[in-house]
Amino acid sequence: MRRTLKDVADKAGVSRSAVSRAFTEGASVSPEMRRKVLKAAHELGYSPNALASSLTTGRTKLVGLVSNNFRNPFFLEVFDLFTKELQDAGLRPLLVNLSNETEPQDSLRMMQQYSVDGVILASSTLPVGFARAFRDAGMPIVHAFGRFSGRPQVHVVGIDNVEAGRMAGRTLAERGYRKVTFLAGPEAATTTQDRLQGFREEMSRHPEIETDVAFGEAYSFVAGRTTMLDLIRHPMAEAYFCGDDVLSIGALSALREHGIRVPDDVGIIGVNDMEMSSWELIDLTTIRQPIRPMIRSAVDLMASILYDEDAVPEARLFSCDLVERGTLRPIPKG
Amino acid sequence: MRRTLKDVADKAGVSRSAVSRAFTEGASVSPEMRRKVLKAAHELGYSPNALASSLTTGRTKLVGLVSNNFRNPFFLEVFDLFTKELQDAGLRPLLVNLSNETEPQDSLRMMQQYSVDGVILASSTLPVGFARAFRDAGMPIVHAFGRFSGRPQVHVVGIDNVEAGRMAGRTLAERGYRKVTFLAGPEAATTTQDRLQGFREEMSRHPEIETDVAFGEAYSFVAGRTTMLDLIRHPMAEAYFCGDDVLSIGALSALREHGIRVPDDVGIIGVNDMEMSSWELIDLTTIRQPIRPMIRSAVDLMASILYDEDAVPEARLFSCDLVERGTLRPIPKG
DNA sequence: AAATTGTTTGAAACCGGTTGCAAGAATCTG
DNA sequence: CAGATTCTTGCAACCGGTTTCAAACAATTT
Repeated sequence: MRRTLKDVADKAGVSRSAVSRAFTEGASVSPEMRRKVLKAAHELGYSPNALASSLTTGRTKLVGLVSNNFRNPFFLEVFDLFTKELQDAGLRPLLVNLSNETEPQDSLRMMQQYSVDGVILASSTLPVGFARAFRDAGMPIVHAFGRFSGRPQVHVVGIDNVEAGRMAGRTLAERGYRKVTFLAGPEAATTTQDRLQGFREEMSRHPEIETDVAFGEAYSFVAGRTTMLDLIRHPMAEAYFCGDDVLSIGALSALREHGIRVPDDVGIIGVNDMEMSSWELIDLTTIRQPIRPMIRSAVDLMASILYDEDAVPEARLFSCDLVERGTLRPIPKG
Repeated sequence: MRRTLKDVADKAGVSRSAVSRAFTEGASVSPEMRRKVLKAAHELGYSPNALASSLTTGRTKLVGLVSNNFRNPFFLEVFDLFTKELQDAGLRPLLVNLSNETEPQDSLRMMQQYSVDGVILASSTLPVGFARAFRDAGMPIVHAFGRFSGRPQVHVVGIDNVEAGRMAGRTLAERGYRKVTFLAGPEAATTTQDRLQGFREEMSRHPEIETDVAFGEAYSFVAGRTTMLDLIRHPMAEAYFCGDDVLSIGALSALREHGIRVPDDVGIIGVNDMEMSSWELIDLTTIRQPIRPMIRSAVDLMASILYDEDAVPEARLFSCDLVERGTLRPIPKG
């Protein structure tokens, strides 16, 4: 049976309040009392019940980590960093796998039942409304990899996806590709929409370049592969901007299967720069999201809004950069 | 402000006990009372506070999901399945990232502070002692991908790694390889030890085959690659049995970098069969762990031992099978 | 009609902590 | 040294639920 505060109080011969205070930083206790209590607690192997105390304090230090990207290797890195950073900040991640579900109400209710202090939404595909449902219920929320907007509706940490689209377009244009296709993620995903917008903007500055779009079913290998297999049956573009790295790898796979050489016959550029993209077998040229600082920042932001009722929504944007590897041809001389 | 049981009781004009009972399956309440209460609750948007009730019931339905494998893509699939299955079983995963740490005490204490009902340890590298520390503290634990032993000390769900080692050896022998090396995971990992044992057992039946071992620093791409780069500088084997798929991919990468063709020049066989191994770019021959049924079984097992004090440790073993793809040469005719 | 049994309900105690309050002890002030 | 001030401590109420118990009531038996 686990020891309780009362056991410690009895053993140390003090009141229960005294024990409680001994474990509370900054509480009004004499050093002597604290020593006595901690000694007794140690001897009994007592540690306070965080959930019981949450009843009165109203804080659990539990944070919902909600995602629907459990098939994208990029998100393994995301989970690794989030769990580490949250732990370091004294918070505990309660993991929620959204898989197919896109109705926020059920998740919201579950989070409320477990009295999480806040929610981190780690998803690049869910609409803003999803995060907003949490905010509307008064739940502190940070949307990581969410959509940026001039007047953010919830706290967002991410990149400017429109700019990422522009960067992709610029990169392809610079290398002299004249016919390019955006092999995008799901049409409904905000990242898809934004990157498409940026890509088109940039392309409108190069009227000599023929531009097209195709949508994948998901950010997944299979989607990248099947979409590319489909594209192969039509007249091919010279280069493909893929919605993310895992789509790129699927596309690469389809191309190699058909003996189409990369980058000699067609070029590929992705987004994310997950660890795997640097593997020599893959060697993908891609637009890098700086996830370390992003995630650190998301956790900081969460920590700062947790107990601050009227924090005003803030967007923290990070800039991407191009990581040149072996799937695009070099910039032509002169 | 969140609604409480009292709000509902007031609104419905009944006692607090009545409200509590209305939300408890099988409690002694008249249908009429229940209807009245649920109606009031619905109107107020009330949902019970799971943590408050855990105080009296002693059950939180929280399950610690503890792992130190956050860099191995195989485990993304593992997390995906575990979170889904746990959710379906009405349990909530509290994720713990062990990263470097290997002392169970801190994690144990954290789990106790949050009153988790049980712990699932998802790791193929931690020693049995780690799981035992939880058991000794009276914490229900299931070690997934843990070490099998004739008399299990904690509940284990896994494969027979000795048999997997034998299977690898047999597979290589059948294909006529005469010089083989086990490119293993970390020397201290139980999986390494067991697979090595099985591999050696099988090889002792083929004295004509020359056998060797090398250890990687981790189950990771980088470890596979650097270990293989090192092996390349010495006289090479004809085939390599790699400790897992991600090691295999690292090894493949090193080989291709050096223009060594697979399977023409050397063969590679891995363990796990993660999704990625079937990608055409990789096309890895490997020994498949049936993780879907394994994880389902682990969650069932957890559910069954959660509230059963004296469940006796049980090992649930699953059998592996060979998935033939393109990194081993075929069985010679005749 | 009385006695027995079963069902439904509310009061009150409890789960393991925290905290406002007041009283007592210790320290400071002039 | 008396009086004012600050620290320290225990009591008791409370957080949001559950559960034991006994009372009230209904249904059944004799």
